[in-house]
Amino acid sequence: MNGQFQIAVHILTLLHAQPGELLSSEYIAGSININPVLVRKEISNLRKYGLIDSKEGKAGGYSLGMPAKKIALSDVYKAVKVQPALGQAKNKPNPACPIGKQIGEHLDDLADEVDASIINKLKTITLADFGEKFKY
Amino acid sequence: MNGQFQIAVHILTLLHAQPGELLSSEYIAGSININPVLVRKEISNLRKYGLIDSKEGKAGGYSLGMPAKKIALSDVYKAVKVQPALGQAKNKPNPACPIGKQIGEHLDDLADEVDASIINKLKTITLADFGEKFKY
DNA sequence: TCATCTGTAATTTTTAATATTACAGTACAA
DNA sequence: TTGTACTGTAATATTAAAAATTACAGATGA
Repeated sequence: MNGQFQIAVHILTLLHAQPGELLSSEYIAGSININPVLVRKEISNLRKYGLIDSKEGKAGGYSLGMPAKKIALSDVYKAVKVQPALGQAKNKPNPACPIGKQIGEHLDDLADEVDASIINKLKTITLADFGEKFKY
Repeated sequence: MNGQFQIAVHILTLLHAQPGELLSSEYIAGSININPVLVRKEISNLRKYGLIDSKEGKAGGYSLGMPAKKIALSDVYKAVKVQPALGQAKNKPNPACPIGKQIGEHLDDLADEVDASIINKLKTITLADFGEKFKY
């Protein structure tokens, strides 16, 4: 699997911790310890959902797109999500087998139910809540 | 991510659908459409949890290790789980950054909470329930 | 008009997942 | 007691996905 969700939360947490400032992709990448291009790519996605604002040019950078209290972690999950949490097998079950023929559909339903319960859980936690866990 | 959970459920569903019979890894692999060695490997894991019985030798094969009503999908999830559902980033956040230093712990806590809610959800569904969705 | 940033495409490298090969060990049955 | 058909498992190769890197155009402020 991949660490997109963690990276997204890390970015948002940094922006939340330094309100008013514009942080650069290089600074953010330094804290996460990944490549700056990956940061810009992930932000480019989060921006579509209004979670982050960006400013181009010299002295440009990133800031939160809305108050941290308004950002539920479920919003981040939905913005980032490419695959169901249960994973996704890449095989194509044998359609000549009565089980194989039907199981794809049932597994998908199950994956949807599980994702819904994750979203319900994450709905109860805002970025502000998450940020409060940090001590300085 | 990977398809271990789906594969495990597929195997168990097949065994459940043909009670009394011993199914071979090759037959199972044919339905899932993956390599038989992968089936044997996955079963070798599920067997540790008592979910599957195996018999070696000629006319050997696999069967359920306990009644389908006793197998909750959360048991399968726990048996298969190697990574938290939210994924796992491979970066090591910068310990020189106050956020980077603490975020690993907080993200892990979050991942644990999410996994707990998945397990709660899957606890309510048995293999027997899942098997009932199929029509013949 | 230079320096410093974002935005994004293209490519390479690394890592994880899956498939394959190989073979020892077990059990049944002729 | 020997051949056949399985499981169990290790070792290796292949494929696919994730992440890093390179490169550069466009924006903006000094």
